[in-house]
Amino acid sequence: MNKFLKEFKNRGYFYQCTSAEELSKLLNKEKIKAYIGFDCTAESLHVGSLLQIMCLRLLQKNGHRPIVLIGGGTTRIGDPSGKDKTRKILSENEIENNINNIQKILKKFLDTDDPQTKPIFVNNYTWLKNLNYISFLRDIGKHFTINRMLTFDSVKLRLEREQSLSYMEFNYMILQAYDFLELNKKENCVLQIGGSDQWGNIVNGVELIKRYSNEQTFGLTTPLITLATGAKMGKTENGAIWLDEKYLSAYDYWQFWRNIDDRDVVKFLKMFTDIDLNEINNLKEKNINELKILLANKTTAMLHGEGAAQNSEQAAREAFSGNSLGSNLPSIKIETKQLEKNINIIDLIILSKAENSKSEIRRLIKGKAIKINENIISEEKFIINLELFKDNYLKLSIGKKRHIKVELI
RNA sequence: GGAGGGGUUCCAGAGCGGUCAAAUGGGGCGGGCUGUAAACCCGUUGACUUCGGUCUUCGAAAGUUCGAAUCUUUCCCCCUCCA
Repeated sequence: MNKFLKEFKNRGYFYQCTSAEELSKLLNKEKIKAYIGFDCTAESLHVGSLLQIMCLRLLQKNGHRPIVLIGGGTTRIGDPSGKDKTRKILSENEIENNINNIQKILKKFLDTDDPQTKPIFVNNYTWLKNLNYISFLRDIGKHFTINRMLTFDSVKLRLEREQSLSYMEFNYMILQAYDFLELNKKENCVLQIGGSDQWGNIVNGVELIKRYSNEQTFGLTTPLITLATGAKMGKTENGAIWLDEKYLSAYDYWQFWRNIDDRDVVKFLKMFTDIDLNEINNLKEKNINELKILLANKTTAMLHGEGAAQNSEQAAREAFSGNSLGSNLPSIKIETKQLEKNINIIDLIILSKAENSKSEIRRLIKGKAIKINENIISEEKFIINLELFKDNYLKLSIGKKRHIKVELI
């Protein structure tokens, strides 16, 4: 089997392929262009998209050229796959803004220098906006039968549950198929990769190209990743694990990986790092916590840079190993004159923005969760005074995992 | 269009005139154990509080009542069955 496909499988990216053998032959013969679509309903991507990003990197590593399609046009429609309800329609400005941000994030992960493999960014709005309805129906629409479209899960589910599916959304799959056709014509793109929920849409594209221009193209999907606990990857109670520092700091990103369930660690090392697979197999024997740190370092470095990864590791060591006050911990500043107003522990935590409910803070105090400089604070009205600051710093801990450096200025 | 059932706190789901900020389970948070893991055990889970209480919540609005998540009216939404 082709080297790219082999690694694709061994790393756990593989779910389905329209024709793995044929694709393997093609990949052995030539360097191809492959595309993945990203929707731009949000301003940032989260780890739920990370697997697709890793696929792009793997393409590059093997000398193939990825095309990143940003769904500026289709976002204006809304993909009904996996959705019960019609999505909120975004304004033009929001979409523009989202596209720019998403591109910025993707560029962090991809090699943008190598002329052979550097990603091609396209926005499907550039071609979708100019479609002429009549000619589109005649050229493209004739290749789709309603009979078949009704059998796709995305449509079927909505109909079965008697949830309304607008004609607009019903057209989504045709537009996505058309995207593939367009990229095939313009860029000679022959492969679309996507999550397993995109299978139907992808197959539609492959079939459309077959009928329209009698060319063979391929579809490849990745599995839906679930955590050992059964939860979907990427969402936590505190919100999504964003890839944009604006929404989630490098430290918190590092912590996310550091706290991965034991059972998922090796799997994620394969999926989300570039570490050689043989090496990972040798690593398996290593201490699980070392592996988690390795995972956190590699993933954080890939997104936020080597320095950020090391800082995060350092901050974590300091935060979790007792009383030393790490220079890399998340921090807040407080003015000396604020202290003169007899700020108590509750006020301090509110100021730190770590919690925004005083009742919740009271509960935490009752539960022995609040510490200053490693000493449990059990009194709600505990006043923050100057003596608590060592060299103008104080360490505030909320539970075992959240540590904040409070700096006096 | 006809007949029923329903909308409850993050989710599921009890409650059906006062003892209801609302059972129970899940999830979350905190504590214990440990390894910043899992499993398990314990506590907690609307907001504010001078810790006495106060305020806001049970689809929306109006009403009955000393008192409503619970009763009445209108409206909105969802589900099941029949056409």
